Amino acid sequence: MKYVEILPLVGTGAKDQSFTYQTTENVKIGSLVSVPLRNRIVKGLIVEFVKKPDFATKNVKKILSYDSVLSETQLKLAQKIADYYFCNVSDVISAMLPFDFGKKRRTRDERPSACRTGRETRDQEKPHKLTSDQQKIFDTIKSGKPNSKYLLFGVTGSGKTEIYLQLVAEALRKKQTSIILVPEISLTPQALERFEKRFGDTVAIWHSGLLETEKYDTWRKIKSGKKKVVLGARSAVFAPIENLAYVFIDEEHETSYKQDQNPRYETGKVAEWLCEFFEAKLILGSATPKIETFYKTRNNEYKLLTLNKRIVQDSMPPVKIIDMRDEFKKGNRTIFSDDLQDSIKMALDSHKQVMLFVNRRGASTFVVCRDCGYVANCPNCEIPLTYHPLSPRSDLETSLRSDLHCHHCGYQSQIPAICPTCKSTAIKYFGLGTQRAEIEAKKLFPKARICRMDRDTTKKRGAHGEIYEGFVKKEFDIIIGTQIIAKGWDLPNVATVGIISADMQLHLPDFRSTEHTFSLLTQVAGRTGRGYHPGEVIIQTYSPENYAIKFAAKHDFPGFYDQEIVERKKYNYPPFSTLIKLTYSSKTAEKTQEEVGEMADRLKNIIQTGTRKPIQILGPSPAFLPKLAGKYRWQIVLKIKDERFTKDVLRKIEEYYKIGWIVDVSPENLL
DNA sequence: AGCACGCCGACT
DNA sequence: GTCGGCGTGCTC
Repeated sequence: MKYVEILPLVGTGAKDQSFTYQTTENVKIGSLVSVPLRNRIVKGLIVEFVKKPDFATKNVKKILSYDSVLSETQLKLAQKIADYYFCNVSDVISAMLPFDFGKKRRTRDERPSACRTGRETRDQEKPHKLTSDQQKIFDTIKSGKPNSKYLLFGVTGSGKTEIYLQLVAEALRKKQTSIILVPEISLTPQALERFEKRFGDTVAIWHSGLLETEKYDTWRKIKSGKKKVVLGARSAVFAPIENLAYVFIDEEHETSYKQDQNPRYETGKVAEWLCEFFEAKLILGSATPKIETFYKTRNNEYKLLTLNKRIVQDSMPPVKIIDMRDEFKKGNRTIFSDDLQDSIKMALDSHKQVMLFVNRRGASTFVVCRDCGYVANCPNCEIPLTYHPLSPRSDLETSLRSDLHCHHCGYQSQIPAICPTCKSTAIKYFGLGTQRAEIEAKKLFPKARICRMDRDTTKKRGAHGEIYEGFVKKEFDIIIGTQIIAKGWDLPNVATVGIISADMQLHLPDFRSTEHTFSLLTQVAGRTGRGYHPGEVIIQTYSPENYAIKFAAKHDFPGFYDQEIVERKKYNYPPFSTLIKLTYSSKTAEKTQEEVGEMADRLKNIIQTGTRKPIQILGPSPAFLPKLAGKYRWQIVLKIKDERFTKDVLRKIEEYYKIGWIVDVSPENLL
């Protein structure tokens, strides 16, 4: 009889607690088993052999894998992530094994419909000739020291992907592997196609949207070495890969690289660790890098490689900033400024296309009673409900079948015909969303064929691609959408890009809101001028003097960085500190306030013993959404100026931790 | 985390 | 008298 420590791959309340079981089977460390735990059967990983304990042990129920399901590197990585991001090792391991191991299943090859796309048997594409700029960068990276890190700084369309492709090819010649991370695989069908065309069936596609069977199948092929190139979303950083040469993180500034559930990891940080284990090279690519990333190039932690010319056309599109206060003074009450209307007309007349960007779905952002000021709020989240007309053609002010939605918890209700507090009928809609923009655009341009793209129109599997294909095939003249349209596409026929309101992102109470405004505007602006004719970009705003907007209009990232880094330094935000966001939620306001108060007091006690106060405590304060899905939320933010203290602080937090707390190390935002 | 056990209010 | 509310505590 052998005695083994088993880490259950489910939450057990106590952090990383393992349990002792007995077995006669020939298992090893890393074997996956199922075991009885209290009154249920759970999956668990064998982490240690131990001598017979002095309490009764239960038998391992079933061996799901005799071989280790994780490489040594993966185990080390899991431990490192759990330590740094304050989560259970089992959370990380579950992220590395995102399928049900116990289930009997036929692999893809055994199924009759195995050859879904036929891509396994297709043509291969030849590498393009590199420009001298691309060649220089390729040579620098290729001949760089092991474990070097690079920021490939270049505008959309400057040829970053071709460099990735040729480095991957170079790795393959040496029988080495590569991981290419993209923000969201469904948004980058073109990149996907290029990699498959170039490398055929050695490419594995990896993202959370795959069917379980596909995940399992892909995982096995990567593990066995059949697939040597992994292209995927953030979780692809957990692929069971060996012999790694490169990790590429494309559009590295994208917020989706931070996971907002346990494990709350930053893909870039995990990729750095992964590259250290393998002595591989890390290449981040972006036209609008994160402030922290660019800071690292100034620090020489990352090497800066700049591609500053577009392949097809080496000038960026002209950008006009429209002050919407002037439009209001002129008496223009529509959401389209005169300049934007003219530009759209011109584009339509010359059979070009138009892209209109609105950073919120729905028709209006709140519904208010003009007599008493009542606002229709979500009863669970206490934030205004968004108005979504059920039929896109219904008139905004008179629709009776209208519907109110909560964008946070999904609550829905009918719109009140009379005000529930004062019985007035003067119900008015304020604010702006994609649906409202669509209705207004139809009024102004009745002949134009208009499509809308946001979460509401792309819910169905494949709907995203359909709208996109339709627009590329010129079945539509105008596309109106949220940030979903800002990314990745090559749309050479777009002559006008209009940003209906640049301000929405800007005024969020978060230290990254300026950075996000800058990159969003730059990305949207980059959607035009990608063919042989220059496009035009029109930014409408009530804050034309804001530096994010000014530098975005000039396509000037370094200029923006120089100003933003001063702000970060002044207020001790990253990269000058490490942040920890502690959020507590419970069903009553009293309990929540009591608990956060207690946590803050305890943390203040330990922190004030230090003389130079390298740690700052902000709060406790109500969260940006003080009530979400029926729970009251308060938060505490810690600013740790010296990274070496982070571990000590986390140890303290662990002492006081109880259920209901969310600990987020290096949060994406402070909202 | 789940899930059972256990001790107090509104129902047949 | 019992069904069920969710506080407390345990899992090899």
